[in-house]
Amino acid sequence: MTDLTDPEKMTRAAWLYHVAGLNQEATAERLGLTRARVNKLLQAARETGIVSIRINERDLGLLKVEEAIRARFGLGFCVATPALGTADTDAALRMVGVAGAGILRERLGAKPEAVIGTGWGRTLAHLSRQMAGISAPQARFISLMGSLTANAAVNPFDVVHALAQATGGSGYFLPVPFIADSAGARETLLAQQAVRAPLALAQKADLALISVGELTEASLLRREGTISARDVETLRAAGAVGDTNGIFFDRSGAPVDHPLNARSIAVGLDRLREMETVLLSGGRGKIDATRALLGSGAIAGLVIDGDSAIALADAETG
Amino acid sequence: MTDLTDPEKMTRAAWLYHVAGLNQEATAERLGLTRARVNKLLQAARETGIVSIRINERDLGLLKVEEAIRARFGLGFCVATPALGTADTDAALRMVGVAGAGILRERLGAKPEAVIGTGWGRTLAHLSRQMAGISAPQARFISLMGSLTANAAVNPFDVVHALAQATGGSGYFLPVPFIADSAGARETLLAQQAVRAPLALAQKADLALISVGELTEASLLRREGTISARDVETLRAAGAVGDTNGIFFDRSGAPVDHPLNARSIAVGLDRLREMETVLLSGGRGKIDATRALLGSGAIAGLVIDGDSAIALADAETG
DNA sequence: CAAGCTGAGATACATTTGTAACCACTAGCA
DNA sequence: TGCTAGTGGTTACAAATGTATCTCAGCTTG
Repeated sequence: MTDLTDPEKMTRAAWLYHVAGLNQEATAERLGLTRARVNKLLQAARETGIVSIRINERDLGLLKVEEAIRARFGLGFCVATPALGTADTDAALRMVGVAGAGILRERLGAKPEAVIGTGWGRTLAHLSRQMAGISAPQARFISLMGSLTANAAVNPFDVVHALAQATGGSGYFLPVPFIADSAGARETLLAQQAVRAPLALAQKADLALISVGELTEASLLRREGTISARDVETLRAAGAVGDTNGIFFDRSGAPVDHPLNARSIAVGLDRLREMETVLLSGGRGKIDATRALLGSGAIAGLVIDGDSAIALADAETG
Repeated sequence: MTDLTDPEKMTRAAWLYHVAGLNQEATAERLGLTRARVNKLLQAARETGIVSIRINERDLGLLKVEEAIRARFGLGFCVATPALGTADTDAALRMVGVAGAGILRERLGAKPEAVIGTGWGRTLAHLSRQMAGISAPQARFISLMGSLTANAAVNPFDVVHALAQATGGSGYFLPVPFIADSAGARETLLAQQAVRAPLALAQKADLALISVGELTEASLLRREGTISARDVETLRAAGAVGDTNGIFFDRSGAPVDHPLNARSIAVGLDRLREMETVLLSGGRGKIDATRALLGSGAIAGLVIDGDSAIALADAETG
């Protein structure tokens, strides 16, 4: 019988080391073995389950879920807000916004002159209201997408403005519609000098903060009247499940072939892939779109509400 | 809340380190802390019992000794930890605590709604830190003795609290001093409604976990200043060899006739005799007191460190 | 009986972990 | 307004741990 498969030796070594608190050296001495051997015995003891480490998971929070999602989609990080156990979308958006603000603060702390690209939506709006007292006068915030919408209540300009305001940094935005009237018009607009400069800036952002929209009648784009009921239908027919920055993508996260995608003015997924793109996703209705976008490979980090995180992890692993 | 007392941070760090297998460096990065902090968090997590290490099989070899002790004192069981061959009291206490935790786990598994009475001391403190991940929300833990000591570092409340915390059960303690100022004060305190209820609970515990103290200048009671040097002298003169829960007993395990015994507030030996009382004894210095207490007939089971077990068995049989 | 294998010791080295000393910040607080 | 205690970051260093390599003794096997 070799040492390494002998449960008794493993057990003895484990007791002396873990319980009696001897170090490997002393354990080896006590057992009349070399330290290397004890080291291997202890490894074997862990591997065979003779010693097991228990952790009281009461306070673990969603770390396990976060880690599962992170690993599944190859993300740099995944942050889940506490789960509420309800479908309170408003609260979810708020929490995700706050958590996202924390990440932005951290990044600005590390690189005060960073260029931050931002998307659009209520989550981003919440985020932008959570930066009070953070000073970053050299930071530049820029919208990753066209800024002009019919209804100005919530638009990228608003987000950029609030961020610049709160931090003392500068805000830039693309002075073009969110979705051009035609593919041709899009080209024309993009050719404008006043557009090219900020667009170039947006394309070399250090950090992109984006959100995702589901493709339903209840979605923000639809409610704002930015797209028509017919658009929703044809997009669905083309395989779209959601959008980010007005770019519609399918289950796999690839942009769909649809006229709207040829008209939307925004920094594309390929560009996002090159920067650190953080997706903020709040609300259970967005799970499918979120999963798809995560699958695109463009996302480096995810901030998600706890309930959705649990549902997402369950669906993936269970 | 400081980092080092935050159970969530401890748990997260512990999980990343022990389960996810990150090293302290990577864990620190993930949590946005420094490595030193993570190191301290992990230590704190072990100390508070958020993580505990369990070792599967018992060491073979002391069965004969265990059996000899069991038979000699008419115990239900006797468990001896592995012998170290040294007089390392710290290690002995730790090992006995771990072994005791195993017994408690077992009892809670069999009767999740059990009432567990606990004594006081470092051994019990170790035991209470070894219950991570054991869920017993219906269990009740109650101190068998007054809880208030001058120095709060190690006191019955701490033990009860740690046990309740780890298992999700409830903790109770006697809100009175360990030793009253006078016999009269003791009566007054015992008459309080706030004392009678928990005391009644303590007296009908299913399982009592107690430790034993030797009566010397080096004993915990003495070091904590709970009793004076003069007390030690007069107790010795009265025949006392040790105490459990503040009850001083002689060679035969019978309470001695001494003023201190009329002032200590604890569940008495007669009551302990009626429940399953398990004595945890670690360290060679406690052998005499242990032998005496075993002789009282109040003890149903013994957990003892291997070296002491050998010495005890030798003295009895040899 | 020699060649080849295997388990374990010896040794050396890289990495990880534990710890202490020192500094910076902040919240009370006189 | 400083003062102070508490908290946590930073750095550096010592100790412990993990791992690879080499060697040797005992065994198997042809």
